[in-house]
Amino acid sequence: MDYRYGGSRRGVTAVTAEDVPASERILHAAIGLYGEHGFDGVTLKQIAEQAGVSTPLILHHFGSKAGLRVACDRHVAEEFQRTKTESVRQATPIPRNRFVELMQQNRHLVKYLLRAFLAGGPEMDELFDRLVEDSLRYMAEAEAIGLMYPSRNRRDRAVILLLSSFGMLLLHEQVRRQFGASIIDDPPENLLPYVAALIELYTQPVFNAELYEQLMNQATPPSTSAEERGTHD
Amino acid sequence: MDYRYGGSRRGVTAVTAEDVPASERILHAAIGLYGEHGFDGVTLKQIAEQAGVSTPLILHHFGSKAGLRVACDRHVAEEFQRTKTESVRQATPIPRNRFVELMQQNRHLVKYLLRAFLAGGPEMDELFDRLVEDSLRYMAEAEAIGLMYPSRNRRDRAVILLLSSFGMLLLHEQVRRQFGASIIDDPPENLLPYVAALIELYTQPVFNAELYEQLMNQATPPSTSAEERGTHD
DNA sequence: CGAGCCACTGAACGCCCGTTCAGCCCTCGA
DNA sequence: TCGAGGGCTGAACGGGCGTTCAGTGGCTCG
Repeated sequence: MDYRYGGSRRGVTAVTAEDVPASERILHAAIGLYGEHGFDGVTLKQIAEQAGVSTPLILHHFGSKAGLRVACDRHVAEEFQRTKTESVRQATPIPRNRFVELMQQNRHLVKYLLRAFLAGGPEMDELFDRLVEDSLRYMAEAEAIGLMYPSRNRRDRAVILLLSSFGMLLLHEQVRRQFGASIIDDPPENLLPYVAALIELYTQPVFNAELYEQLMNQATPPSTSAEERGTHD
Repeated sequence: MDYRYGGSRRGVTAVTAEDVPASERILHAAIGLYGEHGFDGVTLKQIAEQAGVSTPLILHHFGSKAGLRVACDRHVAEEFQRTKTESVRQATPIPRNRFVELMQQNRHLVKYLLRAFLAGGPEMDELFDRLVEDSLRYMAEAEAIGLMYPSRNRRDRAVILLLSSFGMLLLHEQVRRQFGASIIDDPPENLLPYVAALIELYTQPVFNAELYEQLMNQATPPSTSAEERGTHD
């Protein structure tokens, strides 16, 4: 449970064992605890303990508990962006395993992000929009090489896929119960059944499109909204 | 939609039409508030106000706040089961629109359920397992009439589909931002773009299966990952 | 008519939360 | 050498929380 790392150089004086500035330690501890127990389940005292400082110091640096929360949002958003651009810079087009690996490596960020998406807020909305744009770009590449099929509406599909992934992550506790391995905490090789089911979902249709449409058309209860679908030209 | 039955003044002669017992009113208020604001965001005082009773009465009936929580879980699980069996008894095989309608009609239950799934707990785990079994039965019917394609592992697919749906519901705030309509609060006709994207996801493959497998097989080495981009073999 | 029970309440209690305050220690510039 | 100032702390405070207590009033029953 200790967030003491010993590598960073800052403040050369050998006064303390950990040379990481307190404000950074606080941020780190807060993000970890918030991600683990939710925003309403963590007190300043716990954060202070985890960071090895006193409670008032948190207020000294961040003004209030709400201020700390905002700082966490910002920090996570920045760190996320940084990690992403770094990985993009060094990676081949879109290695999916690498993505999982990266996600697990930054699981404290991921866990925080999930909570934050649930809670909402301008910082996270903006981040989500950026994620959508990124996805669109990746998916365009995938479509270009024939890995992904075209969609009637690319953006909507990207949003759906993103939301579906995030939702699955949010419910990772149930995933763990059902598949016997955690998406966030287990090594990928334990997740094979889960991944297999996902791949099937994304590579094979689930419903028979014609029959589905047929059933829908034959049983449209709302009186006025029973438009026929001449959408496909 | 307030849960304030009866008059502001209790004790006065029958201001209320229906004479709902206080313990039920408390349960109802608690479920509504928990669903709306989360388990950590609601106080006994708020619940008592909403139910039109005093705070200690809640303790009198449910022992403690935790006891109330358990009672809520149980009540929701039962009500859910009841609604489901009722709808099954009277419905044709599986009208999807009717399902959405039913969900919106019981949105306070749904909102509570989502929170509860996130929080976990034995009651909800059990309920989830039951949902999986139900889904399996429905999907077997759908498969029998050719609406659904067979799966390599039916149970895993059912779990994935359930989790995906719940996850989407959990993130309905983001869905609303992206599609302009709330899954839970908007009438179905406002959700057409969202539903269209969902239908596409479930009726058309997203990835090219062969190419995907091919890419996976060619880039599986876990340690020797510094591959150049010589994609064509 | 009392006794006992049950639903129900106002007041009070103890705890812990976020926050404030006064002051300590260390560094640094004059 | 001294004063200023920032990082940091222990102690204390007000408030809101869940919970407890000591009832009160209306029923039912002997």
